[in-house]
Amino acid sequence: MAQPALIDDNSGGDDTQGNEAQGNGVELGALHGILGFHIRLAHGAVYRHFTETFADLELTQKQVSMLWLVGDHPGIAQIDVGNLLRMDRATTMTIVNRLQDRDYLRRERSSSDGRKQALYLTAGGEAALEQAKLCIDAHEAWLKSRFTEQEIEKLVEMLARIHD
Amino acid sequence: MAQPALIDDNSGGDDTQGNEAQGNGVELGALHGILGFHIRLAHGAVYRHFTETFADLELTQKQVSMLWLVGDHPGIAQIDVGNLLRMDRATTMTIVNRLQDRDYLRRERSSSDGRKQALYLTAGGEAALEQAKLCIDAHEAWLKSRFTEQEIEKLVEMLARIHD
DNA sequence: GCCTATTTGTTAGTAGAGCATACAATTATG
DNA sequence: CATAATTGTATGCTCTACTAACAAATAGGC
Repeated sequence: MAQPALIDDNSGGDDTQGNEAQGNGVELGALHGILGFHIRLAHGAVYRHFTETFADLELTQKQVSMLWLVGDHPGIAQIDVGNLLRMDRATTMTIVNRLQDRDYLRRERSSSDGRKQALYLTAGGEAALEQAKLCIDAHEAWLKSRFTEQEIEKLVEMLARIHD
Repeated sequence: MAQPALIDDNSGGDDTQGNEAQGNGVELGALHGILGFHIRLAHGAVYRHFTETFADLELTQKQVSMLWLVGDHPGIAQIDVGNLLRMDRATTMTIVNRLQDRDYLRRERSSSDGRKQALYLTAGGEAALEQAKLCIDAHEAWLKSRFTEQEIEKLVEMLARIHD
């Protein structure tokens, strides 16, 4: 069938969440007990579905997160965005650069601290963010569909214990 | 203090798990409710700690996972490793190539199916895997230290619901 | 058996994200 | 004021992941 890489194309219509590793009799073994391993696999699955969902908008996770943060905090400094998203300065640069090139974001020297770049959404950026939030809703619905409200709360709380 | 990027160097000795985003009065806001966002941040934190832990061995997550799988299943086909680790064929190739170049792994045409490459650990590969498992223990201990046994079980089960 | 489709491996090229390093400009500190 | 720290910037490297194209082997339909 020449599947397109790992993306679950779901073109069949009614197949049941076909994400399982088609173990050819081969199993994970002791690797199954490794928590970090499950986090990586879960992240990969989320990443792939995100990429699919945002294929039309051509936005990545980091780009959306950054648009979102700048939308919530106009004038936020580059360094603060980086800190909140756990990116170093160099990585933050590349994301801001891309969004600026696409005219979604603009930089402005901070008046209170000349070292900082204050970030603002352009009109295009606000429109893109609006679109993106709709996609996020769909993406999150897909992700959360397998959990109860309580489970989601517990899961978020546990994940926060890892990254906080 | 010129921190080395995002790695928590922990050279102070007794500082308390300094992973929090030093919010300059800036908060995540609605982004906090996004489950996918927490998965990404948690993955990032795990990834960074893993990289630190394996700096001496110079092994990545994928490389360790592959060594582990091949150790557990001598003669496993490349494609099956890829499926279990959710990598496409091209990505699997680069990982196998690197491990082969370092003489940790060897390829052998499968006798039962001429299309498949059966993978085996070399002596060096077995030694590396042994070392790696010690590092994994340390890494997992760091990760699991913030949870009870029951929480870990629940967390693994929930993460599996995402990637299975 | 034969023709065709599928599977598997391979190569080459692209892109995103992350990191280190070095430097400049600005601000903070003793 | 001199020095240190912070922030932004530029460059270069690595790892992961993907696409596309091709070759070899196998599987399936007739």
